[in-house]
Amino acid sequence: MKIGELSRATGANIETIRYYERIGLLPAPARTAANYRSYGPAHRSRLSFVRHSRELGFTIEEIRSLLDLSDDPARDCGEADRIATAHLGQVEAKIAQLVLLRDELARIVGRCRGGIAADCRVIEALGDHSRCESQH
Amino acid sequence: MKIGELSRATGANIETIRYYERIGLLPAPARTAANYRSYGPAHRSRLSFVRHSRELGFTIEEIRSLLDLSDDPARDCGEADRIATAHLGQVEAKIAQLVLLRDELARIVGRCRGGIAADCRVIEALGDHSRCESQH
DNA sequence: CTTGACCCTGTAGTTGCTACAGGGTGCATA
DNA sequence: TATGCACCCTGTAGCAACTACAGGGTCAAG
Repeated sequence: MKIGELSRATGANIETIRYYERIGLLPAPARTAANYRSYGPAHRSRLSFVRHSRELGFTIEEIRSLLDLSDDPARDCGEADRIATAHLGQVEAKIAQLVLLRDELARIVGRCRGGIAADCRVIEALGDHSRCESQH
Repeated sequence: MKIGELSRATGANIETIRYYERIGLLPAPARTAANYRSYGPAHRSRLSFVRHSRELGFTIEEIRSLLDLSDDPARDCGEADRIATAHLGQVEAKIAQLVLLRDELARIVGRCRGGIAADCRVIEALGDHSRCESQH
């Protein structure tokens, strides 16, 4: 299949596919006589793996490690679990941070009663961190 | 005050302060005979405003608009409220997305029982989006 | 034989910084 | 007076993970 078909099949955009090849995340495929990239099912499933992992927020380097593992089926699964668990921890930390931030923002937004900027509680609050209830 | 003092006073790092000046977020300060930047209290509070807004996740462009508003105290406060409310909405959307993602990750991580990569549920789950319970 | 959809390479832009390299300044100490 | 050290300057390049061209080639249909 050509790159456009692979793109439609996986949801990854064409430039992204070429980018993944350039950084060595996807192997360079065979080429047709016209120098078009020609992909098989193995490319397709590898790319799906990459896109799905990216959607789950794994970094390219984490995905590289996960792919290394899946390329070598004899290796220990603990490493994959360790990467995923660490990532889960990061997502949880990010959520906790955003929740604090949301609460702070909600407090700030809730204070606006209209009027002119000179009296604006929003602008005032942004200039004065000491009024915040949490550290962000 | 010199740039190092401003940096200590606001928590912004020196390179960041110069960056804000370069992109026009902070006005260029006066210079000493030795060509050192020389800041006053107005710079300090403007920079605090910027840093605090960044910590709350506002983009540089949003901050630019907020600063424009606070530079012109006669203007309507509604604009500031609109920006902050929109941002709050984005933060809430991001939280919702991360919560889905966390749940999906937790499901994936919870399935690992050790063993070799060939049997790894983590790797298997990453390769197969159709097993996910949510769209991410 | 031309139109349009597709493909190629290579480079530059995005956001919000951060990190040099290579130089100048200012003050204290030997 | 020399010299060390902390600080400052400009300009450029790097980070993540793409995305967006520019400028060209290929191929099938009408």
